[in-house]
Amino acid sequence: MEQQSAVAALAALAHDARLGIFRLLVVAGNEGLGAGMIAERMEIPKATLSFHLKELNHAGLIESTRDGRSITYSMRPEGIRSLLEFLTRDCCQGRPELCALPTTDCCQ
Amino acid sequence: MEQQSAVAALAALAHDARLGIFRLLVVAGNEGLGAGMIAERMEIPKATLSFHLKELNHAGLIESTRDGRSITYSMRPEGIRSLLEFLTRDCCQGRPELCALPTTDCCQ
DNA sequence: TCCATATTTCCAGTATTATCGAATTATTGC
DNA sequence: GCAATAATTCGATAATACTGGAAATATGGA
Repeated sequence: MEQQSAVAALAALAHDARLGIFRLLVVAGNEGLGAGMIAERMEIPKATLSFHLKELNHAGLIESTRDGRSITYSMRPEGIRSLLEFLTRDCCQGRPELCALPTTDCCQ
Repeated sequence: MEQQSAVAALAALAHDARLGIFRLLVVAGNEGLGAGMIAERMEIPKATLSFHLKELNHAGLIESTRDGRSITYSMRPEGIRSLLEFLTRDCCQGRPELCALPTTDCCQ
């Protein structure tokens, strides 16, 4: 991942509502969630939600599929993974000890 | 790390100049770098640099120590580590497979 | 003390981002 | 085609962030 894409992804997550939406979609998993349901759970107006969803989408962190009348959003694993890779790689340059992240603990 | 702190850290890194500064400090390691040297390497005016350094500092990603006439900045390992932990933990909720980050590859 | 150096703070101008009601587009069922 | 439902785009306003020259602050040495 290039620095430019990393900045875009970081900016997309650097907002309370958007980070909340993203976390909601992580929990939702492959099923994803309809835009209406997200608006309801997050308690934000639909126009505002659309704005934030577009940001996350442009940054490659989520994706959407039309599902009849509604549109289902779900996280895009590759998006967050490449951001984490970028940050971790950066972190390692010259200071390998910083890479000792509890990724394994986290997954057991 | 709370969501609020995560948003602050993400926002701090979500800027081309600041991400560049942070990466510079990661490479610089424990020695750190003087503000003047950072300004020179990044080719940005000192007033602008101060602004960005303050942002990174407030987010807990870097720290400073006065060193005679100059001020030395260095990365704050705990800052980036706790951000990565937050993101990784989030990522694991319901989807453990996403945690398979190349942290070990990265460090060998 | 006075000067030179290093950096920050002030401040005003500019630019970008966020908010959300109203209008618009897309889809389904009758 | 028409009405109902779901979501997006438009557009105007508000809020926040960025930029950098000029002034202020801190330090060390003569």
